[in-house]
Amino acid sequence: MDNTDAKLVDVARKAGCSPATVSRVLNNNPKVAVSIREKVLQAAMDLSYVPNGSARTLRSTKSRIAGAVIPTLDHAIYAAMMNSLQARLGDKGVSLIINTSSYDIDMEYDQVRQLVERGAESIVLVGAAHRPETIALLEQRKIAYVFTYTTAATQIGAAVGFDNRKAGRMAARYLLDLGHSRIAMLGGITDNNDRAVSRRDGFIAEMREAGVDALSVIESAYRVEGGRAGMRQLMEADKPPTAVFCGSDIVAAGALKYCREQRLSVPGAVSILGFDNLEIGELTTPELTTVDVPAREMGTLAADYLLATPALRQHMRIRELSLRLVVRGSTAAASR
Amino acid sequence: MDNTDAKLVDVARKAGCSPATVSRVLNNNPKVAVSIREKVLQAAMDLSYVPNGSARTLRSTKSRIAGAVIPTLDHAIYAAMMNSLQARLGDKGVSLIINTSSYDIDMEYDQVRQLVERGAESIVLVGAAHRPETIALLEQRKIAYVFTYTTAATQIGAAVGFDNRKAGRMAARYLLDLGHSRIAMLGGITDNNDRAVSRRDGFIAEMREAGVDALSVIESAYRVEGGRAGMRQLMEADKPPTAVFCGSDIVAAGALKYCREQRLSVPGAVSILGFDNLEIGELTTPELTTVDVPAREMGTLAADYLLATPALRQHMRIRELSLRLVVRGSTAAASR
DNA sequence: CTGTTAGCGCATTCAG
DNA sequence: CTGAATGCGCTAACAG
Repeated sequence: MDNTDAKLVDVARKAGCSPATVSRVLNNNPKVAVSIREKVLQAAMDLSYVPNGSARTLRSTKSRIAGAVIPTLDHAIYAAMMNSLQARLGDKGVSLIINTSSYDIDMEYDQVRQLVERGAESIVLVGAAHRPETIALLEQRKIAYVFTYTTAATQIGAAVGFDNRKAGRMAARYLLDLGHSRIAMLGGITDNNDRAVSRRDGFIAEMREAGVDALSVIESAYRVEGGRAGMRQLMEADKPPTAVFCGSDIVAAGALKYCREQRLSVPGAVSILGFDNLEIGELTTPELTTVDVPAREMGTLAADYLLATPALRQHMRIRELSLRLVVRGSTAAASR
Repeated sequence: MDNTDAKLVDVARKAGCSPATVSRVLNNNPKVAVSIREKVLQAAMDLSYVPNGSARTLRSTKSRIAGAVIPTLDHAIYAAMMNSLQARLGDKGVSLIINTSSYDIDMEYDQVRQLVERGAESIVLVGAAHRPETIALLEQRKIAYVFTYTTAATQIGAAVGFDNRKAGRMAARYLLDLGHSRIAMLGGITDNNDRAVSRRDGFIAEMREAGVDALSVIESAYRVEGGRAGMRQLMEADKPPTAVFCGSDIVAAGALKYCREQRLSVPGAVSILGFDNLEIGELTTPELTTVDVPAREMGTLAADYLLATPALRQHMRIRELSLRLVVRGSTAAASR
């Protein structure tokens, strides 16, 4: 076997041409005679030649690497987005480096910095709340970036997502329209999570405008256990709610679990509204009414934005996706 | 602001020393005077210097990049593993490029090749069934690789996971011990999935040795809908099973859903055993009895293997993790 | 302990 | 259409 890995010069030697020509063939430069092109390809194959990406990047300043920093891969909503993002980028030969920040924007900064070191040409971030240093770094290096799960963007950045305030309002409106007036929210941790903050604020605003005060707003981690504990807290209060808006289907499932344990009828005694439209929403009893979040689509559209030419990107800066209420069995009209 | 990005020479100039010294400081070479070290660090900060990873890699042949090729990120079991893998690697300054292959080993080969181009120093793969070209490429380039979700490895490769045959046997044994004799399996697609094949084979072997024939083995995609459809097929047969082993909790949840719709009591009329121990197993009614798969741990251990020195790796080649049966409400003794 | 000298492997000028 | 020459930004020898 080859003792050492073949380099571009080796391919050139074997194909009987110059390195420059090999380079042209490898980069699909059309003005190379077909006969030579084939010889080169054959030689490359014979030598199991694999181009050196670092050398390419160093020379051409095009890395074909994109980066993403998300809170965690352990939540289906982010994993689904990464799945479609990667698929689309991969189709176009762009590799994706994924980093998780645990909802910590300082950590996010470090990760972005590392991505810049790696030569990432474009970066996907979640939400619109980031350290100024993060944005400054990206802008200074002229790296394209997109915020996802939000419609808020910087002057020159882009956003693909939905309006979280509207989402909160939509949830409140639906529950209000069902005739509920004792409504609580079991949201996600708002610390360093601007999406959760906006949803909560939108929710409260809609209620207030309707002349109803949110009974209480509790925060819990996006875990089943958090939803269960939060629901207990809510239902053990003096005046328990008749409807609860949960920040995630995971939390809603936990809330539902608490109700089942306590033999509290859902939606008879209390309506539960989820968020995300995860697959689990169809598995619970009753099935969850929820707000569908277009995670897959965000991944695909973020990829399209990053793959577009700078000129085209201008027209794709802010992409607001619509939210859809998925009505199933966990909500019902307030008994009067 | 700086019109162009600062390079190492610029830092050297500003700090009043040679590029080599700057390089030493940046690489934590201890034999640099503290006074100079500080000057360099200050200069780097002032210039917002970010090292060029490609140049570094090209020169040093150390990339600090690892790759992973998994079937999909859209299944919690793989996402969880990637989450812990990335976290551990990231702690050590290693970036992770994730690619998905949709259970297609030809696609997997292309992805691995791309990772090699990118300079990945080590690669995580799922299962033990790969194209010979894939393994040949890795071995020729002397890239460390680990198989996960399996204990089968190549001569020089490593494996972190569990024995899928044993897993299948464990499932069969449990159901057999409950007194069932009409047992079916609703497994995953075995095409290009050696783990699913082994689990099925282990399951069948255990049954056969007990003198019981598996009633039928149906394959379905790892989706709720697949489980539901498969369960229907099973239960509408002439002699429906009294116990079903599902290849994933997702599938089991779908099977459970079918039973609920048909008012088939679980585990009264039929016991359902899942696999993976996903969070959803605790949300269904009844909760799922399942086999716990140590996804997180596999990610962490795979990272530890890849981060270890070649010498240490020898001692970590095959790491078999134990499987644990999590008994909950979806299984019961056969009525006699 | 620090500076000087050479490339790493490739893509891109510029000539032919 | 093709070849020769020139660095991209950095680190590893080697001297001092």
